[in-house]
Amino acid sequence: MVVKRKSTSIKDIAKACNVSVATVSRALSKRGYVSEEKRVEIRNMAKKMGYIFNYNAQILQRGKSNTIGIIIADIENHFYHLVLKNLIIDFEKHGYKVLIAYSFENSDIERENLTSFLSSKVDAIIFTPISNKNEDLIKLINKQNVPLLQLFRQAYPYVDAVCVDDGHGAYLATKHLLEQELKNVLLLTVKLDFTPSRSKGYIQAHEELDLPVNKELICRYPLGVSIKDECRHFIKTHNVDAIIAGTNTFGSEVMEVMREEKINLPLIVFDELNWLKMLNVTTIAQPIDLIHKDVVENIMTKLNDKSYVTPTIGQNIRVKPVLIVRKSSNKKRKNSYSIDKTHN
Amino acid sequence: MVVKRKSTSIKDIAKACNVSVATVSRALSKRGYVSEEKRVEIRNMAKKMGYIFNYNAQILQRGKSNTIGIIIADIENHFYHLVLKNLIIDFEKHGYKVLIAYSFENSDIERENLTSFLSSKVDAIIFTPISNKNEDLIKLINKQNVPLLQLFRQAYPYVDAVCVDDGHGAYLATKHLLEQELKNVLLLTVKLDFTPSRSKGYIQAHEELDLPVNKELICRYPLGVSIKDECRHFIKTHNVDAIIAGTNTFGSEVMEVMREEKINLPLIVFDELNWLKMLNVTTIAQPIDLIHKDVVENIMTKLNDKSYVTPTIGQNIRVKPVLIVRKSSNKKRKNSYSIDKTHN
DNA sequence: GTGAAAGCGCTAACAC
DNA sequence: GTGTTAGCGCTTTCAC
Repeated sequence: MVVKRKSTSIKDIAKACNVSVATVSRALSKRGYVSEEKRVEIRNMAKKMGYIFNYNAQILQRGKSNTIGIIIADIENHFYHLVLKNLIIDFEKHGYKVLIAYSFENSDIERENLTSFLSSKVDAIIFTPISNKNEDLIKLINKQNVPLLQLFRQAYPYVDAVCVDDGHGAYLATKHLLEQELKNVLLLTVKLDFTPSRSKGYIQAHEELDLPVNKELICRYPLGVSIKDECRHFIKTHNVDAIIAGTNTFGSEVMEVMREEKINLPLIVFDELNWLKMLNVTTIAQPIDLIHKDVVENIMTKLNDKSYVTPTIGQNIRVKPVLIVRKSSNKKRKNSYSIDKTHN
Repeated sequence: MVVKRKSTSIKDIAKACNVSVATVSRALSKRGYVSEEKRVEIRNMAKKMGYIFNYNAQILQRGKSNTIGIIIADIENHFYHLVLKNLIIDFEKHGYKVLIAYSFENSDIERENLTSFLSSKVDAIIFTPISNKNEDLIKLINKQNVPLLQLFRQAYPYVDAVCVDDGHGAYLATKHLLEQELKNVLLLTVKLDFTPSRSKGYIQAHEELDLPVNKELICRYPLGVSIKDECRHFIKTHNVDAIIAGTNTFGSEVMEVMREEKINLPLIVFDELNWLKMLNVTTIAQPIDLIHKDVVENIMTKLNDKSYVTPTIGQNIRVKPVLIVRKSSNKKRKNSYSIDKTHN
């Protein structure tokens, strides 16, 4: 198992400098008084001996790690990493490290991640819940008063959440299509009991325009599996005028289906991503540069509250998305997701 | 700072069950013998008391963490996360956790990440080097016999590396364009002293076809900054027939430039990503489902070698990319990166 | 200013 | 099978 040379500790440095471990500790950290002379001597010796600070010992002693644990639900979702980037940068500024885990949209893995975070003594946890199956753990986290925040989804109503208002996004998208006289708008949304909001906005738009809602056109699919075949079948058997894809993954699959079947329906996709922009697709843009601010503020407030105790009801902070209209949602155009003809 | 209830330890459980801490430790881990009866009693008590295992104590005691540290150079590069996903899954199978850090293509942050990994007592480190500025740390890591591997780039020649053979990719791309009688092929490549390979393949293809190389057409740009304006200017002032974008970021920027300037040049982009496929762009595909195998094998071999000592020369494992020909590299077609005309 | 010493929670000899 | 005990490397009172 790899011959690992025992690494040098403050004890070794203490011996080499003829001082106590306490002095070395003080010299190396910023805490406590050490004469400038010794501080320099000790620091040089540490460098010379190839000293590596041992976090585990510090965390064990202090009982906290100065770390925020973040669970990303889908490693393939670029959008999550865009937000993650901002979170890392911001928490860094506040003196916190970020520990990242991936749940792969799987509750069991989420459970392991949460347990692992607790075992690592993280100071706070941010996660995108897959289900509400880990309630026992969530309650344990709350009991320990570890600040907890749900991101993008609120599976546990008594835990704070920062969510994009997808209902509003669906409303904007549906309205935009209905106003073009497109009657049969297919909504592809995610099968998550605790986020029915997309369909709400869909319905709201219909109601506002006094149009009947055909509930058959609201399709819920699970995350993490291909919907191409089901989608293909649905379009063929139903009289669909336009499509709203509730996630960019769905969007990408719909586009593939359309290309393969040589059909062209107006399309709006959730999430403003680079490739969608490039394809001239109308999107519902999540405000990437706002989300992290709410998250960081929520967590830092809890962390700085000397007497923080987990509240019994969670607040839901909603960030409003924006509809970015491009050509893909235009009724009159015929779209093709390829590049073999010029448009000049 | 958040009132955190002191969490229960094995000591508390020992007291509650009237046994010693050693017995609790044995009951909770798989190591050592405990009577079935006590094992069950202790486990139930642990659950009842909301016991959370403390990693830091274990790592401190054992001196190793069963963790592989991985540094991702660019959080926005989707390709890295595709590989990361495979790595996480594979290492998990081997019983190792993965600790992730991002260097944001910055050597100083890389240095912090490496130090942090060492402080966390990771068992091995995989990273995509930004520069060779952290040589002192790399040497320290080697001295500690912590298995180390460079991924995608080899900045330190004496450290093992798994790289995609970009030279070969550039060769394939250049050849493909030259064979279509496109003479002035612009190569946009990265400004990294330790990876001159793309230009080598570019030159090789010219030589094989007995064509002169115009070195002006090999442009090196730094990572992490927009090249749009420079690229725009270059195309306007030079007589460019076709473009090879050395990274997908460059590719995306080139496409934007072409769209904005309404010009259409044959294009080949490095990295096989979903949106490039959707845009019908010819790509140099990195073999995503092969890379991680070499990485995991390299690391696991070192980890399992009971008497592993860092070698003094590094081997460079090269994974060959493949050219996936689509419409964007076709001389005759006029391309447009939008969707406002059908192609049926 | 500096040192001695206790202890964070766990593991792993070593006894019995 | 089970208990005792000595640390792992660090921080932090509390003396001096």
